[in-house]
Amino acid sequence: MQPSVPSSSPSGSARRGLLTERIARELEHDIRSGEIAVGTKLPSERELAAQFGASRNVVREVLRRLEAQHLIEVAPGRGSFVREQSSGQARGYDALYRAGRPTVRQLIEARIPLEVEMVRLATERATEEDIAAMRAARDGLESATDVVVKAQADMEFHDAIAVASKNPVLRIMLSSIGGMMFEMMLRSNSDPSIGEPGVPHHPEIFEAIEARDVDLACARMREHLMLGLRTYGADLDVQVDTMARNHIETLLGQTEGRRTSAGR
Amino acid sequence: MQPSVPSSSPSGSARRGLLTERIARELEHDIRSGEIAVGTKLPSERELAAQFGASRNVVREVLRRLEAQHLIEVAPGRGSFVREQSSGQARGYDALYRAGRPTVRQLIEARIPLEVEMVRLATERATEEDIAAMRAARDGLESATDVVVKAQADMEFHDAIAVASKNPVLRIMLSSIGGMMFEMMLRSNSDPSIGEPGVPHHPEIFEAIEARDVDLACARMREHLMLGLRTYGADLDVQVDTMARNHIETLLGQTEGRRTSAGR
DNA sequence: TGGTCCAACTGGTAGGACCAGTTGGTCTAC
DNA sequence: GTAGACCAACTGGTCCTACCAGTTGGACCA
Repeated sequence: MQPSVPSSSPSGSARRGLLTERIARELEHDIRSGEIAVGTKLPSERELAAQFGASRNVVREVLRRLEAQHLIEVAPGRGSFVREQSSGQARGYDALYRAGRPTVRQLIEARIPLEVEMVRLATERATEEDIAAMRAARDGLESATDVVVKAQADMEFHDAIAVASKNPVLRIMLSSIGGMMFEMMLRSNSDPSIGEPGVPHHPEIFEAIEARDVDLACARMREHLMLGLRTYGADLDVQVDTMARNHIETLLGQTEGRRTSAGR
Repeated sequence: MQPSVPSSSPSGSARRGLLTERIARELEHDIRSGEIAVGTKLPSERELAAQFGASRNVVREVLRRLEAQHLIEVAPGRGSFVREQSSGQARGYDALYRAGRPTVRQLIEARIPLEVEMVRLATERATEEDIAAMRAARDGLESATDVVVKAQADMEFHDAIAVASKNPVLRIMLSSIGGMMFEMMLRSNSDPSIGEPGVPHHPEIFEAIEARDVDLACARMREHLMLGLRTYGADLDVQVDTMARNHIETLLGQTEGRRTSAGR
């Protein structure tokens, strides 16, 4: 028999590397949420280690991970810096993004044809594995409490559908707007009005896909996406990045606190 | 003043972390190329360290990086395993592109919902300027003789529609597959069978947009794109890049252009 | 045969040490 | 006074040793 990938026990990746995982998530959260501004120099490895009560080894591994995620940039002899990435790690489209400065309404408008088509194909073509991936992402969103984690799970669900569509081109297109989607989801997932009754969300969409009901899946995806048109209100015609920045400030305002500036 | 991100000298990230970088690249290559099969258990950290003549620290940082790239999975007490890539959601465009290797058929399949939506919006929203840009691109294609120039004009026409749609998100998505589209157009525009009678091309699409006939414009765009499904024949299920390479070689005549591939 | 148990192995974490760049301030020479 | 040399402090890169907690498989006993 062939060696099999560890079945990644349910608790597996959660329990694993407790310390490293925790610190990585914390830093990742602070960076993604904008709490640590772009361009800021992080404390030195030794300092971070002391701050988190961990060894320098652990901190270095965390930094390596963040670096692989393009969240930071590490310069020997100088330090680590938060990297620009909010909406673009892809190449050429940065300029486009900045030039266009899409609004929430435009993002929704563009996602509809793309994601409806994706879900159509996915409903026809999804394998058991694809279904499992979607289920996992759905559960991940349900059980998450942190906004960033929620947004990640949200992204994963939509990406899982892209994978299931068996069309890499669709997935590339989806990923090209991933940054914007993420920013939008940061807000969506902290908005109570998304609980609006009768609106189909991941579970309902997933259900339709699993039942292989193409029309239902498409309809639910469309409704799911259109919900934003009703709930975003005044933010609908605000640039996505602007809205994200404002929203993050609001979130931080509620939990305010530390914000340690490393003055020395 | 705000601290600025280090200007990341060209050689910067190349010179940095020589050892870690080297080992990471080597392992990454071996995994991506399939030299190390999926599911395989990597040697233990201590073993890898000895093998590469590096310390365990370095190896661990490399593994952390590969893990962040979803290339491997690390299980405490058991070891590290090469992870299935297709179903894993890798972030980043190249990973997507390389993993997916879209075919011509998939490219067409994905362009249809995107471009039909674009043309729908463009027909409703295009300004006089937008119309002028489209007209220019149409004329450019008509008058061009060189294949490359033709392909460029072709791209311009579709991009002009994207601009006219007044939705920068759609344009970003279009641009994210621009490379593939260009490769495909290199061939389309040197194929005599595109002259097939009754098939709407740029002039007909442009005409419908100018006449503000939404349904007609959508229908013509759809037909225009679907033409490829009939004319590409055997190439339909060939990877776009592969097809482009083959086709370009044909174009260049068989004598020349032995592309030097750096074997190591 | 079936279960227990232990030894070997694996990754996770700690903490120390040294090197080679980078940086900013001091001190010297002009 | 200023330009330049120079040095000390700091930063990341690498190595090493040690110990812990799971995992695994085989030896051993009931």
